[in-house]
Amino acid sequence: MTITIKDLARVAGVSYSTVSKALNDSPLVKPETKNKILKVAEEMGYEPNFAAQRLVSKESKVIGLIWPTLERLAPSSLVSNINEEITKSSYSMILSVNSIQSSIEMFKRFQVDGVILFSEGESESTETLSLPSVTYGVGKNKSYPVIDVNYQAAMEDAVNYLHQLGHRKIAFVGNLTTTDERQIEKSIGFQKAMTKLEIFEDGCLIDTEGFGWYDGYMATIRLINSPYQPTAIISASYDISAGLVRALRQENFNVPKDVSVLSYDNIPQMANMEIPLTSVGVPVEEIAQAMVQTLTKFIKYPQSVPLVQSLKPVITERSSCAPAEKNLISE
Amino acid sequence: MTITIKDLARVAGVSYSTVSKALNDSPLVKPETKNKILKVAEEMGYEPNFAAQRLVSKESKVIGLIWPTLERLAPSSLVSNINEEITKSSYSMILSVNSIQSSIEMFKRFQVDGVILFSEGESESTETLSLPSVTYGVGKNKSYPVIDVNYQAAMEDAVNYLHQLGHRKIAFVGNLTTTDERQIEKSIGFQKAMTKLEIFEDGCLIDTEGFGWYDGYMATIRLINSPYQPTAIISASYDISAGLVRALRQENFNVPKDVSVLSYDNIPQMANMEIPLTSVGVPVEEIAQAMVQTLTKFIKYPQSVPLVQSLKPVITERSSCAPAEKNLISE
DNA sequence: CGTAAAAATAACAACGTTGTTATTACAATT
DNA sequence: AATTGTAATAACAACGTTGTTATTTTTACG
Repeated sequence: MTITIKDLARVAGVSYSTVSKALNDSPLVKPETKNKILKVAEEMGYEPNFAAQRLVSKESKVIGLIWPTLERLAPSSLVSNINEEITKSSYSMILSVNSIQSSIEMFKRFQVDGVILFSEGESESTETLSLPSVTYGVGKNKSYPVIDVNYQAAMEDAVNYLHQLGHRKIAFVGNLTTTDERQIEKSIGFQKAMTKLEIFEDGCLIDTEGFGWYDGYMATIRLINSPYQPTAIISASYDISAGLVRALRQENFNVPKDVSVLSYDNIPQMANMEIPLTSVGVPVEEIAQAMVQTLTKFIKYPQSVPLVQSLKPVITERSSCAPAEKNLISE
Repeated sequence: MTITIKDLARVAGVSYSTVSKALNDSPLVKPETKNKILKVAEEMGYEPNFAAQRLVSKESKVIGLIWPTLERLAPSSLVSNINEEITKSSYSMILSVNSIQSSIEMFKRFQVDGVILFSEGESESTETLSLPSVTYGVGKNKSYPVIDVNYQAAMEDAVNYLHQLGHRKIAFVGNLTTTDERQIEKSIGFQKAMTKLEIFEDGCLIDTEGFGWYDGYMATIRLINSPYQPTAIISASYDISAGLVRALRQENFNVPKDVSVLSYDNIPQMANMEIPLTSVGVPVEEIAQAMVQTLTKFIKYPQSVPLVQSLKPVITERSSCAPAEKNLISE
């Protein structure tokens, strides 16, 4: 009951192969007939049959995104951005929330042109994916391109930034007990920078033991009751910061007067928090753009794309950090 | 370079039509040849070409889920459950985060068998969707099946439950200034029940003006500082409850000793909160199951499915509600 | 005008399946 | 042994496109 190019051919009075060419804007068909056919197609509400197209040609103009763990805000913000970027590149995006394995299987059936891997940490296997892919995070041990967001550098920048503001007692609140390499990199970066500046002390690392805002809240309460009294705190993620800020408020610490706070995850939502948080990290828009540009290039010219591409983290100043002189926590 | 049924036919020494039948487990082919073919297919790693299958037959065994707003936890919990349920029914699920309009367009190209609409509130148009669809929420003004989760009844149950525990001063914390019919229904249900019991008072409705946990937090602070001092609070969603509990804790209210709390959204995650929350609503698993069963039935027999299907909310008791006698907020 | 070259269109063979129809092989019946 | 019936397999026409090749129509030029 649906309309095919043969139907168009019949009413336009040409052969169906001419219709095909006209619709694909081939130079082999006379402009006037092309227009006539286009008009007919429009009038009849023609829609090309995707399966038939797929059967003869290789490109599907669809990119699959694998996201097994629907969870926190920062990732979902990145997904939205990627979706926009993909649309801009005249691709479509479909999302699978299944395991990598079965997602790939399905995507192969759909003949997607490429895959964006969004596996949140844990045991991301090193195996090859048999479909053009990109992921982001830490650039090592992968057989496909990775957008490296340089967690270590981000954390070092954060520490140095606070150090320049005069802070000497800086705490890190993040997930320390995890196998997620992204989290590990963050704390390593922090430690390196602190050690270099010779201000690393016992007790400056606080383990949230999780990713949720409540984990951040609890960790902060523990920090406040600990002997280590920082003048500035670096948080490992948006969600943790949410709990962190809540805990500080509750315990009557003014941000940034009493404590400065600097959060990882450079997403616009940071501005909407209780206190607009100064944050560090590669801006999501930039990560999204790098990921889809890399992927589309990789799809066309697999050789032209480097396996690891490092992005530079930046600090976006808002209003949660202040110079240190006036804000010694214990006075 | 990929393997087709013709390749299998060649090495199995039969015609390709026989291979097709064998692979589809047709009774028209002798068991032994069938086995032989199956073995060859296995050995050669044959994978059917989806596009070709789509081209000849109508079923795709794929269901599309439209979810334009990646956001809060309760919905994502439902999405996960739906995905499981779909897999169980031997379908696959793909997700689009685009507008309804363009999602439908894409799904049509993929020839999905059905669509699950997950449009979070606002201006959900009444138009027909041109593809078998289901949604959930409030069952009216829709031209396709709706799983009605009966927000009003849920809220009435909640009020009555607390009333039976002896509570007379009950507050509702939820989003009052919205066009989302789901939210509206919740507050209507609450008001109805309160009025019926003749315990409705001015000030028992607190507007969060939003959906996030922080909105819940702020609203609760306002409530605590208001003249209306409830012995029990009903929250409109998981995220709001998160902020609610936080605020209570901060202001040194013990739950449930000082105040009872009952939350909408019957999801397992309620048990993982600071205080395991007693909650009301149709359990997500049940919603998920109803949605995909309704959809799959609708795909096969469009006439056999009622436009509105009401699910019964239940109260899942955890540890956030206690009898009222001992817990007058102002003593 | 006639003819060659160029431009426009038509015809047709893929692509990898499924379902229908045609053919073959083999058994059962007389 | 000829006839009929049935089980098994083969052949083939779709499905709706795209790209290649063949044919027709138009244009250009001597």
